[in-house]
Amino acid sequence: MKTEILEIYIQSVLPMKIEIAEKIASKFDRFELSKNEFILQENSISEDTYFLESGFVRSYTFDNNGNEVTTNIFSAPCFVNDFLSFFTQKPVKENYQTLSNCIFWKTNLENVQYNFHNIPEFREFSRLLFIINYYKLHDRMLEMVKETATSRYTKLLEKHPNIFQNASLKIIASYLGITDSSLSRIRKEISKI
Amino acid sequence: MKTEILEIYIQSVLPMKIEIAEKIASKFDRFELSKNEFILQENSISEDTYFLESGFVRSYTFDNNGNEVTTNIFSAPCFVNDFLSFFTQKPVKENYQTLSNCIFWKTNLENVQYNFHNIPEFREFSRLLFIINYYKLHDRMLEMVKETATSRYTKLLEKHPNIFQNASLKIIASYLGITDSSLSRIRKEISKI
DNA sequence: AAAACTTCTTGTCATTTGACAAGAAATTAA
DNA sequence: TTAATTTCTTGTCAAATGACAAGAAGTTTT
Repeated sequence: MKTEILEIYIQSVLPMKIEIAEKIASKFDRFELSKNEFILQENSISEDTYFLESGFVRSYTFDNNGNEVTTNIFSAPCFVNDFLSFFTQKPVKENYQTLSNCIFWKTNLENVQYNFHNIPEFREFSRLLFIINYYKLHDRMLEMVKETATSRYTKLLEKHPNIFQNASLKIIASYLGITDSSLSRIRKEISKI
Repeated sequence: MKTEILEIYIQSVLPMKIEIAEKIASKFDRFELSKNEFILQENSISEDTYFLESGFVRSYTFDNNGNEVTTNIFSAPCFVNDFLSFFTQKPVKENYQTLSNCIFWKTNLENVQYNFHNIPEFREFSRLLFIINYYKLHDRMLEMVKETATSRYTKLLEKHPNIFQNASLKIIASYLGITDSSLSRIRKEISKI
């Protein structure tokens, strides 16, 4: 199975010699999951780091009333990681579940550590990947503070329309920080225009 | 001027040989700012990375109505960084302002790059620092989604009571994602109990 | 096809929060 | 000390959102 898409993704984060991207990608193993399966569950420890080649994944936890709260929605191609658990080997606090059939590539901490300390390009790549993820989260947090629920919804619709084919409105509502009935009303309002 | 506090902080993130922590710290230069000065302003480029030895700093931007929104409050000892700008040399999107007199230590990208590629402990340290910051942000975002404004307020009061001596309620309100009048009402409610 | 289940929408009402304005309290400047 | 400025509180009213329940629409199972 070819690691081509992974290599292209690596190059899109940090351009480097093809041979190096190939070397990094060569340590990854391919696997598939069908819809509604888990890659990581609460309280387990993340043994691997995952690249999502195709499909959709979400992470979720529970609020104080036991309702699911979707914390992130991943749309391929991207890395799906629980950084804290993977690098510190502490338990995962969320559940990572596929929203569709998915193709993944995984590699373990040993491989990552070897590359991190032996391939300068990989170090730079990892750092950039962190930064990208950090700023996605930062933007999302800012959106929660600055924007109305309506504007958060329309922005998601613009940026990731394909998510709506794979996640229920309940999941999307909890990702936006509102209830499903509020989202339903917002959609009704918008459709009037 | 002694880098002792910086060394202790580095060791608290990742324990390492004293000589290595000293070597890392030796590349930092001390400076002071008084209250209400800026370390980074919108649209500038972050030339340095900063360690806050004592004092309080906040970062802020503006919402669609031109109101200040406090995005983060930093309480020494900690690093104060705009990762995106510092590592990619793109413009800063927020303002970083002191809330009190502060003692900082700074070092530039060249030094960081040298250490990152030549001191394995520094690489591990940087990665952990990223992870810590990522999860602080993650927790804050989750709080915005899961908790009520009242509970966000009481949690901040418990965790960082000293922030209240250095930031106005307007600043704290915008950090909590509410208006200052709402915060005032929440405080009134709580004081009744 | 019928039954069971899930998802989505809608109604009602309560609660939270915001917008705006006025005044009190505290801080800073003259 | 007085004046000016900023910060904080409070009142009023409107808007956004949640909680809960019922029903419609769509899917899956039998």
